[in-house]
Amino acid sequence: MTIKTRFAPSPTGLLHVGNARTALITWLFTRHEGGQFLLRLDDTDDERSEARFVAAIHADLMWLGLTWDLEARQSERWNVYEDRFQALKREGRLYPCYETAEELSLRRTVQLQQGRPPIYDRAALRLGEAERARLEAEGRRPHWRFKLDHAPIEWDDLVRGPVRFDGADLSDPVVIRADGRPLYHLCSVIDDADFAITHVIRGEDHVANTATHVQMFQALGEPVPGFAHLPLVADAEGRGLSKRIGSLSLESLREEEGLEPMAIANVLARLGTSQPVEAFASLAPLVESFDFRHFARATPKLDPAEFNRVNRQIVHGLPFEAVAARLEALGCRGVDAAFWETVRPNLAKLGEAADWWAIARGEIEAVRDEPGFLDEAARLLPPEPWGPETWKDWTQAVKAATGRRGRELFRPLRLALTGLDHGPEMAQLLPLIGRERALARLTGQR
RNA sequence: GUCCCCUUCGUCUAGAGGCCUAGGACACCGCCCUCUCACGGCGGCAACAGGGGUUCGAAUCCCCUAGGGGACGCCA
Repeated sequence: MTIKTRFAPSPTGLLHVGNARTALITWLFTRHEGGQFLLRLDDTDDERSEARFVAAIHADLMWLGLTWDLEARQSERWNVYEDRFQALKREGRLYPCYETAEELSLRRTVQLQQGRPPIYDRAALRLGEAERARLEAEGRRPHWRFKLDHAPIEWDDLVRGPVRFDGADLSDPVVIRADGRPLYHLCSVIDDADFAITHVIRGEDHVANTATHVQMFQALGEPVPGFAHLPLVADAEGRGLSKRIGSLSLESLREEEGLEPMAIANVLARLGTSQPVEAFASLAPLVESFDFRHFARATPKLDPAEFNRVNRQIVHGLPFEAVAARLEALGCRGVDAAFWETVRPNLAKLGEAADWWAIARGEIEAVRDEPGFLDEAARLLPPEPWGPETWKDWTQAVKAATGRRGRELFRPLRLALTGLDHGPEMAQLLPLIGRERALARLTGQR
């Protein structure tokens, strides 16, 4: 059987790492199984959904490399839902309710105060024909609930194993608003059935929803798909991550943090699994090694520093062809492979290459702690052309002339030439700087 | 409040009664390499939430306690 999955974000905000993780894991599973991946935009809430977020979701997924085979939008499928709703109404699976949102809210508060679960009491089911007519006459329009069977609901979750709920512990979900707009739950189930989704993969905040969805599939006479509920990711303090999405949106990770997409993917794919976080250069090894059996049921903590650590490794493996255009965009005009190869091992983020570009080709603040020594070193600077041996030849000469060696010899030179006490191999860096700049920096004549 | 889930090294986890003096990865510390930083190589530190049971034997099974997460919307 070929599988079919979906990622169903609602375009009401930017994708954050929690969303991205669900998307990534769904995608990895799908590609591992050779199945189809549907991007479904759950935009039934037209008041909160925005076109710019649709565009952002597209951009984020493409950035991560998560290609989708087809795309759908709930807002374009109203007719499909309407037909199914009518059928369920005829069968009595959907029933009209006339309480206002305020009344329901108050009722929940009272239930809570009495120590009872805030479950809908089905008062609307006891309404007589006359009472309904009276409410309608008052101008009240009904919202509709899905009537749950008060029976055990079970499924075998790909992550959690056997899951069991009782319909009696759950509230009949509202599926159509009083204004006629359909709500998430039933639409999602109808879509999953319509698109023949075989596996629904989402966060564990949906487990209770899934119990009601299982009954919806059954009420529709549709096969129930498989489910996988991933533990939610927590921050370093163990608090829910999705609550503080702002700083951890994919967009900010990309635009502000300057992280590589594979740094994100490598971390999110392995977090909470028994497999180690590795710095793969592409998604392929993650696809290859994907297996739901590696996932634990506990809530993993995500330390954002993990992204930086993996990012460093990713950057160190990036070939020049992959970054040339980005380096140009960073201001490295006329950048070549030699520069990249020299500087790459010292970068934690690609953006830092611009700083080294300034050192190699631009102007910097040289550090001249020991002018006398540096002036002498400057006099010994060999004539161009310079190559890989120049640094060695020159420092040998300086060593012979001054008697300095080791740190005493090299540190002042590095400081004067780069302005920093750390960095790439000077043997490679020096030819990039060139004689003119080197001379100026050593003598302090910029 | 009710329901569901979770609790093993700093972190992610392996572990489904004896294979565990609890394994791996990352982090950290040390040594080596080295002009610096990074990389790499070698080595080290470090955990079964607590308490009761069951059993010849428990990280593994049962119960209780504590802590954490999630759900309980005319949001998704």
